[in-house]
Amino acid sequence: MTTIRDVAKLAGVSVGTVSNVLNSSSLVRTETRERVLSAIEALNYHPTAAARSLNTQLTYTIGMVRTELRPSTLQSESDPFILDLIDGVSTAAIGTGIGLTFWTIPVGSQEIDLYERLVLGRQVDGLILFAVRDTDPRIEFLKTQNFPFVVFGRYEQDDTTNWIDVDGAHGITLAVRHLAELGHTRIGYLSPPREQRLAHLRWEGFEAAMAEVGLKIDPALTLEGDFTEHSGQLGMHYLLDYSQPPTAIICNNDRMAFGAMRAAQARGLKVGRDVSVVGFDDIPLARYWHPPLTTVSQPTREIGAMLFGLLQSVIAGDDTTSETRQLIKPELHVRSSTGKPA
Amino acid sequence: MTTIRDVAKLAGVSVGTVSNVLNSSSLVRTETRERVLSAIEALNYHPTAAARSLNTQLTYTIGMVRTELRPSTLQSESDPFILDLIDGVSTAAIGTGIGLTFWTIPVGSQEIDLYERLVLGRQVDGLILFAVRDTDPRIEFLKTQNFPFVVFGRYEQDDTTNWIDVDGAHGITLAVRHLAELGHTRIGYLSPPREQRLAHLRWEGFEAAMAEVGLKIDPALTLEGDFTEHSGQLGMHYLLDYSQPPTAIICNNDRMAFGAMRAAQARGLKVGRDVSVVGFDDIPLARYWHPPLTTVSQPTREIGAMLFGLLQSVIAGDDTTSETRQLIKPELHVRSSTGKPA
DNA sequence: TGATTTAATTGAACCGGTTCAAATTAGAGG
DNA sequence: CCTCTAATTTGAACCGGTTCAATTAAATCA
Repeated sequence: MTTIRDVAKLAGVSVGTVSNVLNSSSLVRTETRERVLSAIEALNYHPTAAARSLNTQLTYTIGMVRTELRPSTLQSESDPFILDLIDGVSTAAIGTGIGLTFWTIPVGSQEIDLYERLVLGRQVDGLILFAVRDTDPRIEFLKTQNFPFVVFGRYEQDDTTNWIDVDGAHGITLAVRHLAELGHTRIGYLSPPREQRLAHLRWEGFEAAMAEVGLKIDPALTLEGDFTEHSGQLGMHYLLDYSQPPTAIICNNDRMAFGAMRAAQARGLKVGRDVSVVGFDDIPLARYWHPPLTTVSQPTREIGAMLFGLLQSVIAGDDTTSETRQLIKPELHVRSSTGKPA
Repeated sequence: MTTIRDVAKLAGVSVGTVSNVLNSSSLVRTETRERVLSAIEALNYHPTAAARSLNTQLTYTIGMVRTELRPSTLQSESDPFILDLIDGVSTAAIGTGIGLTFWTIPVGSQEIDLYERLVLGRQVDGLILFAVRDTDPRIEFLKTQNFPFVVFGRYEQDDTTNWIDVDGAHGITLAVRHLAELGHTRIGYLSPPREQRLAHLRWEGFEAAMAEVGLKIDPALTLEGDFTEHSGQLGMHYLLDYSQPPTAIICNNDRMAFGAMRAAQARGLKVGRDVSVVGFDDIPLARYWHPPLTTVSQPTREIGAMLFGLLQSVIAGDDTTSETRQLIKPELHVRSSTGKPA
């Protein structure tokens, strides 16, 4: 194990000078710097992260924690949405040398323990949160600690939180308008799990949009899903069993939309003709689906990149200057899973 | 910032004793331990990771690095396969307190730099590698450093590397047999990118299987893909343009199979009747595809979990006792994208 | 050339834990 | 009650960097 003192000895300088070279301080003479650099090169020296971290208080690592709302097994499917987010963050971090550390934790008491360990134990420089709950204990905790973090999803309990969100209400409005224009009057709605904040925001959008286009909401056509294909499938069967089934259904993510389409197809219905389906997210496979899915498009990977950038500025402490909140307007990508009612 | 000395003072003991309590050493009297624990509780003390790491040499973090073979933009799609792997590792790590740190790096000189920083700078306790190349500089480096790592994919340059792999040759064999039994004689083959080790292994499986079922390989029906939908689509068009097109095609991952199916469908062909398509991976969406994809199933998330477990034992140093190499037999999941030739 | 200012360099102290030889205390035995 | 051994506890040294006041070297000026 080569240390900074080995380098200092070889270069014939003090450790302080080596440290200055490492941190590209300007107060080292060029000639000296070069001598040190070649010593570093010769020994293939790399500073120990922990030692550096101990007094700079920086880890060059940011964290994300996925909370498993429902205990899952390895059998269950992962959500491409979250993974895309990770991917976006990680891609944005290329070249910065910053790593993204990821934990999965069951919901419950262990959750806040983990956050305490990360924050108080200085394991990461900042955190990216997602899947915000109504009053989110994680956010409350991070605020009391004054720890750098950003959130994917609005948090309006206060106005000190930095977040980026997609305007879900607007997205749902686009979907409703589209279906109404096609002539649909009986529109089903498969909502996100209620514990998530966005469920309420999107519901408000749904209510407002339905009123705007002059349609009444039939409570029998609205139900709650949990973002899995399975729940989309069940939801669709449930709605189609109803005496007055909907001619179109809005699913709050693409996975549920896929499940819903599968259910319709299993009953011999042609999606886009006999029944229309709209999704939300526009995950990569949506456009390859059969038929291609009409869906509200949110640029997940770009959002990951934005979150990374925002967190960087929060960590650097210049989050007052830049845009600290952003509401992204999603777009509706019309494909062939929607059409005029039969 | 509360330190171990604050705790010691409050509990009226020395720092050494507090440290012993933290590491649940047996040589602390029960009564003392309790006094310390309540002091810890009272101060909500959490040891600083860096300080601990500095002399234990442990970070409680493992790493994965994705190398971008081709510079991609945020537009490009992420591979659900890799993300599933991450997901499997992360899920296996639940409750261990171990975090998974993820970096994305362009291929090239920066790559080995990053590995040096991680290893020599003691940023992680171990690494999980994937997408092995024929003579892999990363593996060679890690071996010279004697650093704990495990590999998804065989590495046979030596016999000191711990790996878990799927028997790709066997998987391809299953696919060939299946198609031959259905009566196909002209079988197309869309291979993985040649820089990856598994491309060769699977090709050997293809050759052997074709010989076994008594079919000749037509070089015009074999081409190289790059694992994207796009390359599957192009590949299929290319093969169908041939004067004697294949009646079935084996794609080396599901994404390429999806692209291939799309191309066939765009030409008005019915997949499973006019042309058969087989995939590889069995990503979650394969069975929801239209038509559902016949594919070689590899349990990606379980493999992630196994890799995590194996790495744990390598780090602990007891990798000599347990099974350090595993070749997983994949299964063929027959769905409706394959059928008798027209 | 000598005095003064400015640029470079030094190295001890510190970051917050763990370790372990040495000191202290408790318990057992006579 | 005293001695001896085992069980606890102590605290200074150490892990490998960074920091910064103090020192030394170089540059500038009269």
